Amino acid sequence: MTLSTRDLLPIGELAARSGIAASALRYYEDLGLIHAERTSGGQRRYRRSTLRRLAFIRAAQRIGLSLDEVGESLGRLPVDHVPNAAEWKGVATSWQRRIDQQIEELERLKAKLTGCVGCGCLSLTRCGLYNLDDAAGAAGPGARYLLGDRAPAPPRSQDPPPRPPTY
Amino acid sequence: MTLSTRDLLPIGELAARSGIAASALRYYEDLGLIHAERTSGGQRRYRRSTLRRLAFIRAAQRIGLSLDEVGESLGRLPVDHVPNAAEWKGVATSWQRRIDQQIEELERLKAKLTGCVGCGCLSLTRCGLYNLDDAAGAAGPGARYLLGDRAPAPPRSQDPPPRPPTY
DNA sequence: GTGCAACTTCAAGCCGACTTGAGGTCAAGC
DNA sequence: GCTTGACCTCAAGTCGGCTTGAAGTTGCAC
Repeated sequence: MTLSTRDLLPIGELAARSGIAASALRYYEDLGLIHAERTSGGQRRYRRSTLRRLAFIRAAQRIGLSLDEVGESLGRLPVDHVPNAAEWKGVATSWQRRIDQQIEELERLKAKLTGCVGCGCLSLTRCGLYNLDDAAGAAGPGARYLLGDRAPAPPRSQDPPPRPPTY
Repeated sequence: MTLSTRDLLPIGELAARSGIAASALRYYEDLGLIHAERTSGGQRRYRRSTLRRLAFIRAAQRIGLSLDEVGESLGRLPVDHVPNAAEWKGVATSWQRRIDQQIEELERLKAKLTGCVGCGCLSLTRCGLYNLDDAAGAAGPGARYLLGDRAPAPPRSQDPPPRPPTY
């Protein structure tokens, strides 16, 4: 494929058109996410298709992929032609799964929170908010034994009788 | 209020019971999120109620609050007594709003993605994925002008006629 | 009263995703 | 051919949320 000069964008123009800082574009290149031709003087010249690639990257980031993972996703798409339905579907459905998981986690949180609005107690033993350690615990550190008095190998016997707790 | 010795936990025990590393607990103290009494020798001793506070912190982080914001939320709760329904409700509903926004954003993404599975094109001019710059654009950098050929102050006239794009 | 684990502080390091700055080169318009 | 803005590389800095390490102290069991 021949490339007329108007198909090659200098970094500043790509930055303006994509809304992504030139420094970030160079960084993406270091990571191997995008690629640029070079002029004889060493300046970057980007194909227009890079804009599409950048859009893909931004979309992936929005879903919560790290740039590492974005690289993987990009690797699943063909290099030499626009992805066909089948190729694209693989990536898209894995993204969808990810989104669904995130939504699920948020719905769980929301449900517990709703329960708590009613109780107003923040009781360690009753409040669902302290029981967020669902097996399929999504991302994040995860509150593991936050039911204090029921921690593994509890040093002291029993939950003390409910007394007015303080903050 | 008198505190018997069994109500005061050393940092290691609080760490074990909360599942939060001792170093993180010290860090939270630096940020003013939690507080500890001190022994005559200077070691930290935590009230049991700190466990509840930590649970609150973890829950808030899961919703996506920064520790700064967690501090604000904590500031809206009473220091001297367990929050009553009204006090708790303020915090909880602001958290719920936040969750709802996140879910909405994800639903939008998902919808666009679903459209794309069908089209398999990743066309710059047609694909919804490149149009994620909804006004109420949630968190994240936000793909601003990713419709490359329609960037503000477009240097060159028109969208070129659709040619097979490459990756 | 002693031994040792658990604690203390303070400074520095780490991760991801970039940005900033210094010092120098390129390329396009006049 | 010269000017000037856009570009180059490389190193270091930033931010949030911690962790790690060094060097020293405390407190509980025996």
